Amino acid sequence: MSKNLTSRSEDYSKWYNELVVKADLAENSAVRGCMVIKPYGYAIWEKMQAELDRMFKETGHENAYFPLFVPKSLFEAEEKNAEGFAKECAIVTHYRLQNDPDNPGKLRVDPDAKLEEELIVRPTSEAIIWSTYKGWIQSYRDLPILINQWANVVRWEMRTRLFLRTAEFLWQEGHTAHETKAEAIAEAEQMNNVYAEFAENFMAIPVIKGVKTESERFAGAIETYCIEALMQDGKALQAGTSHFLGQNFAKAFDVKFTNKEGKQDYVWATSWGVSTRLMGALVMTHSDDKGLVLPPNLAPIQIVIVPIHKTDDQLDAISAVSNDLMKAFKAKGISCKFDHRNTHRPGAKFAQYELQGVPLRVAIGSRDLENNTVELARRDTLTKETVALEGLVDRVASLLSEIQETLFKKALDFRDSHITEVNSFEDFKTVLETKTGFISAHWDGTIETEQKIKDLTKATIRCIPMESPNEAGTCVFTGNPSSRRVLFAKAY
RNA sequence: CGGGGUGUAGCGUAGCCCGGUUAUCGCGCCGCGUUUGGGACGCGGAGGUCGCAGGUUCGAAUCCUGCCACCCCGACCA
Repeated sequence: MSKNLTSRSEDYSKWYNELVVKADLAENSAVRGCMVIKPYGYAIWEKMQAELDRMFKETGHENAYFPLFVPKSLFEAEEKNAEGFAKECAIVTHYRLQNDPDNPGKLRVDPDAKLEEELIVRPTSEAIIWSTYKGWIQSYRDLPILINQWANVVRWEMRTRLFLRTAEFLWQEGHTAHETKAEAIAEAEQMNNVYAEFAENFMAIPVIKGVKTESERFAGAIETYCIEALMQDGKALQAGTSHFLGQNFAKAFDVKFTNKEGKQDYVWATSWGVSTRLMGALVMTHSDDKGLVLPPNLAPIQIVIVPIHKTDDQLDAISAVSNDLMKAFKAKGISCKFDHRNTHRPGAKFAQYELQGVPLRVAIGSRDLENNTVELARRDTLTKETVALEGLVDRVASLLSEIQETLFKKALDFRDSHITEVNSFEDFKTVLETKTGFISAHWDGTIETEQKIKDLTKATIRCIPMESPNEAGTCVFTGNPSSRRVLFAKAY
């Protein structure tokens, strides 16, 4: 079990285990770097899916599904895209097994079942989707096409890392086709904004919107927009991307349409995606040494009620109060759980829900029954107080919003205090090593300089921020003129 | 794929250098009882191809060879 999701705790394996386990299916397992997402972890992913889906539909998109397998000839059609992913593809070459004559009880690949053409397990779906779009588009009246797909993809990475870079991961990928360049660019920017809004408002993760430099751009894209987040260990994480693909894929897959002037033109494309990597971002942004800290918007259980009792009669009395509370919570749309297991003591339950990041906890004992109170504990601040039963539901509702805001504010303060402007390469290196985080510096705009800085410091340009003002300066490395600052950081 | 490290019960581990009873300990698990306002306690119990395959030996968790997996650092990446 990996223990390196954040560097703030010595051993996260226990609460990792609440969400996910790394696949360890058999000896000689070829399933490397994959994960089994357990129900509690998956419930968080479902919350994320539901909110993203809502936002996609609100911006006019529809869901569809395309094949897992991409014939090699389609895959290689867009050269840059194919080249970019070629080194990390899983390939299906055969379609049948048979009994192994040399090894009774074992199976082998049937050598007669070789496919005419190899199938690539999708590392991304541009190829299969654009070959499909070709048949859907003839006229400007067929445009735009605004489609999203929820799917799994496979990228055979040399080195995997739980959540952040697994060999198979779940994601959504949007693929749109437009009549004009301006419309496609607007779409790519819009979706990057949707991601930023989702990350900040829903996940309470502050992000910086920007565009990638040429060397960090998606294979086959003209422009790659991104949202960049900062983890608690001072490393940056790309949390989502949106690409303006120009006419590259339309040309590669010969997707032409007749425009309003009656002339043939290639359509303009975008693609955009976020993945289960966001769950890694969630963990590395908000967690502490007691486990997960979930923003209320994402928590499968927003409040848990733990009874404290000696006798069955006491439990019955507490249950009566709790059941009323549960009804009232549900009526307000607050997800709750009454944990009346008698197999675990209260202390063990407290620890468990802290591990799971449940935002609020209510403890009710006989003392409370007498006084009409409960003990209310916050996960984010780890504080607790005794409060009146009356008005509890409203109080909980407002506390949940408060926690959502507090978590964002805390992460934002951390992020903002870890963006450092530097004007010399000496300072650049010092800040990178001692303070960590983002470094805002001038860059001369060349790939060579970016590469040299990376070689010397391991820091890369995370993005050219959308909102950074023009500012005359000189490149922190070469001294050549520069017109704006960019953000450097060590990244996952 | 290069450099380093590690594989012993569900998890974490001792033992390995220097081969020798029935493989150590903790957590967890099961049973009974007492408990229950922050991870309960007592007694009893179950659970092991010592990563895999060969080899050396009277005897291998321990020594040798090969392989596999995982972790860390590189290259690659959402």
